[in-house]
Amino acid sequence: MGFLFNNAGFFLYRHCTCLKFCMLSKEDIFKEYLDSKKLKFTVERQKILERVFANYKHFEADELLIDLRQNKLKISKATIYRTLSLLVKCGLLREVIFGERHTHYEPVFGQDHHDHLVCNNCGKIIEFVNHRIERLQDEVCKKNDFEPQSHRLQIQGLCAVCRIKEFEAVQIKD
Amino acid sequence: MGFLFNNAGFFLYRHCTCLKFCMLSKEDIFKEYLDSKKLKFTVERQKILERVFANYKHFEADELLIDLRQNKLKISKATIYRTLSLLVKCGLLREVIFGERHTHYEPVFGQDHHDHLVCNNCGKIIEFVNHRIERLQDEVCKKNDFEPQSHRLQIQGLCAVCRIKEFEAVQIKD
DNA sequence: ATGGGTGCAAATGCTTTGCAAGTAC
DNA sequence: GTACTTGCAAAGCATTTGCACCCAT
Repeated sequence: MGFLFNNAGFFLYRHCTCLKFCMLSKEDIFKEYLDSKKLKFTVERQKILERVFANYKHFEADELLIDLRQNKLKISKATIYRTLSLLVKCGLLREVIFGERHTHYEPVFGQDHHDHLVCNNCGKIIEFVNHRIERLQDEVCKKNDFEPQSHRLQIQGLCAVCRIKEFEAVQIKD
Repeated sequence: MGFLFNNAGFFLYRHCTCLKFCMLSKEDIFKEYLDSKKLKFTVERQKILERVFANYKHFEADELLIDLRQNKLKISKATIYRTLSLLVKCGLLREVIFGERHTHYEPVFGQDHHDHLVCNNCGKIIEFVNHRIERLQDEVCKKNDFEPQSHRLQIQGLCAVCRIKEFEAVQIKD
């Protein structure tokens, strides 16, 4: 199991992200990463990992804190931030920014790389997957001699419900 | 000139962003917007607009402050933030987030909607335009009954120079 | 034993806000 | 004249950090 983060496995890891997701559990991936950096797999780190993947959805640091409290786990904010940063570094979490000033995270489940439609009015988030966009992105990278590591695509606008609401509001005004 | 931000022009404005860029100067667009909100076109707002469009590139609030100082304009940070927010609202500026905790802005020149490659190592930013990606985005929006207003696409990774550097570093290690 | 981990509280750094005085229309 | 604006300083807020004590290996 030691191949993922040692020198020999470096490029393998970097260029074939899905490999580790097929072969190892989240916990193993995290342990592997910690090992490679001579860091320890503590109870706090384990519990945070567990809660992060217990819910299949976006969250922010504060929400994770509340979730931990509700599960009777007392972990300080500092540790939460420190651990989230590690989980991002080892690829188990992705940072997503929805326009607010605090960071949102989403668990990475390996296969489905998706992007987001964010409603400017009600805040609803619609996820979508589009492989053709991803392919075009790779093309752009090649053209610019750039090695992609991650990306964010986020389209802001109005969802169906809010568009109708706004349309009605304008009609009444007129 | 009053048609852009009054009720009747609302949809026109919303659905045909480039129209105003073809017909009006930046200052007119800004004045128009301020008028529509019963806000005033002050010297501070005028000067900030001027400096923002004097340089064709990304900047952050602090850099604008320095630029203003260098041009012997003494405008407080509070006013800068307040004005930047107005410029974003009326579509003359776009917020771009490059992964740091502070907001970056870029002036909008109407025609060329571009996206960014951001080097994780040296921070270099490469702009690119890809109409096929944009078209696919519109498709996604239609499929999800979503009305797009703006979007951000940002690919993070390693630029050519840094990729070579990192490759060499690994070779030496081995 | 020891190098890393944790919680706490204080620090940071960008951004926002309350307020009194000033200014555009 | 009356809102709206500005600058200043203080407040906010998410995140980071210093430090003393703790714990896994």
